[in-house]
Amino acid sequence: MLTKVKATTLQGQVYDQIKAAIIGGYFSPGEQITIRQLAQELGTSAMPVREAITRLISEQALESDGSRSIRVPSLSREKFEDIVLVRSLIEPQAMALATANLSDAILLKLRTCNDQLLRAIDAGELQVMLETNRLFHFTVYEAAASPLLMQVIDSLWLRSGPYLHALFSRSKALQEQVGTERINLELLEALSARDAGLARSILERDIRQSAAWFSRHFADPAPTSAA
Amino acid sequence: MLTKVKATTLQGQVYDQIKAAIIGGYFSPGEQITIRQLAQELGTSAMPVREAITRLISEQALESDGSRSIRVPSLSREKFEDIVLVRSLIEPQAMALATANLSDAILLKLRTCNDQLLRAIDAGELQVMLETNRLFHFTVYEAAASPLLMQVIDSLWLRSGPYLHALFSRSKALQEQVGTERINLELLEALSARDAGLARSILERDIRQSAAWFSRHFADPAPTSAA
DNA sequence: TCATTTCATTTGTTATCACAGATCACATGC
DNA sequence: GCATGTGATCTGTGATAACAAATGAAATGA
Repeated sequence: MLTKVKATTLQGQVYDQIKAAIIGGYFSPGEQITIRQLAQELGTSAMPVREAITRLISEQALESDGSRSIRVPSLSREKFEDIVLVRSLIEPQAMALATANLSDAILLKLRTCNDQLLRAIDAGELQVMLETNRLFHFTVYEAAASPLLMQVIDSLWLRSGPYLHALFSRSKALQEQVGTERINLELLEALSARDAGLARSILERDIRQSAAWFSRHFADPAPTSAA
Repeated sequence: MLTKVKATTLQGQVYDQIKAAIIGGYFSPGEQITIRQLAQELGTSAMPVREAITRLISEQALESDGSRSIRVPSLSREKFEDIVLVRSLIEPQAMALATANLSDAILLKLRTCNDQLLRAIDAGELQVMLETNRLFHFTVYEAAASPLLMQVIDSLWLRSGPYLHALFSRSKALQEQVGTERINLELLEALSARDAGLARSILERDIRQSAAWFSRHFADPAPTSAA
């Protein structure tokens, strides 16, 4: 049997690249970007870059003050705490919703995922760690069987991406982080027992604790522009 | 003092128009739209229409199956119930969050708003009714003081817009609707008393009841394409 | 010396054209 | 008569050029 060909557009590739760059922290927060320059670096014309940027702006992954300038959003404690607030309102509910639909296959996947996470933490591999942690959470959320809820949560993670990356790469003390390992293990147990209420409260505590830890380490960066 | 000049781009105008048309139900669900045709109708070139459509697709107000076709999303009971589910998870929390910040000025505005709503219902003016009801809710949510939460809820209302419009214009019996008047009055009382828990549960009941009423009146429309 | 004006450059916006994949009707062959 | 191949046409995608607003630096005036 033949494998399907990937019929992807330039715009899509540009979009993915810029998005990954933003989340990965390859742009400085507040940095101004221009269509033509990006187009040149990517080896395309302005057109695909333009469309990709339009999408990213509508997802708040980039911002435009309307007057001829496009910037990577600057980091601020307020914005971060707003994201954390909304995450703490929504994600625990998604988790509670998911518990009813957890198959053994999914639980197995979660355990595998958590093992990988532990290894990544031990190895100090930031990128792998973030990705694996994301996979863990989204595997659960997917079981909530609500496409819309997934999209909402996805947009929340997109916006918090730059913060996580900035914070982690700033303070290198990854090992002494809030103890994601233990918390995810607790979550795993609650999920295995299909205890919706317990899973909900554990995650709520998780998000709040992480947020508090982050806030302590959050030396307000130079507010490049409007906070 | 002089009034501000509206320095808006073509793209922005096109975006607003198409968005309003979608919410207002001026397009048939599932209807295919083309860039060139829209551009001609709006009297511009294809360029601004392209960008506007890109934004609308990323907001899920339009959908593209990737293969050279752009459509107005078709209505389906599943998608509607998903929206209702997420709304019932998020909005009551926003309301509870807002109660702490309700000033007397805001409460007054809410009362005024509700009076308008009652008049619109009596007069059977669908458009005014929907807009006033939206204003009522968003006035409360604004008091939650979370820009991000506002955006999330805004996108939820954007997606449910076509459903509301389709349902209301289908069954003309506006008077016998779920009794928004009474429920908003109850909400108003709970909010006046700054009772977060009560407001939360009232709104939760409100959304669920409305959804149930809608679902009863929801004769599954011809699934124009993928549901 | 500092503020203001002026002007060249940058940069987003729009229009237009060329291209390629998709769609549909029509014709052709079994 | 039905299925398959063929071609015209439609439509999104990408490139390029012209335009206008904004920015910043140099020049000018007090």
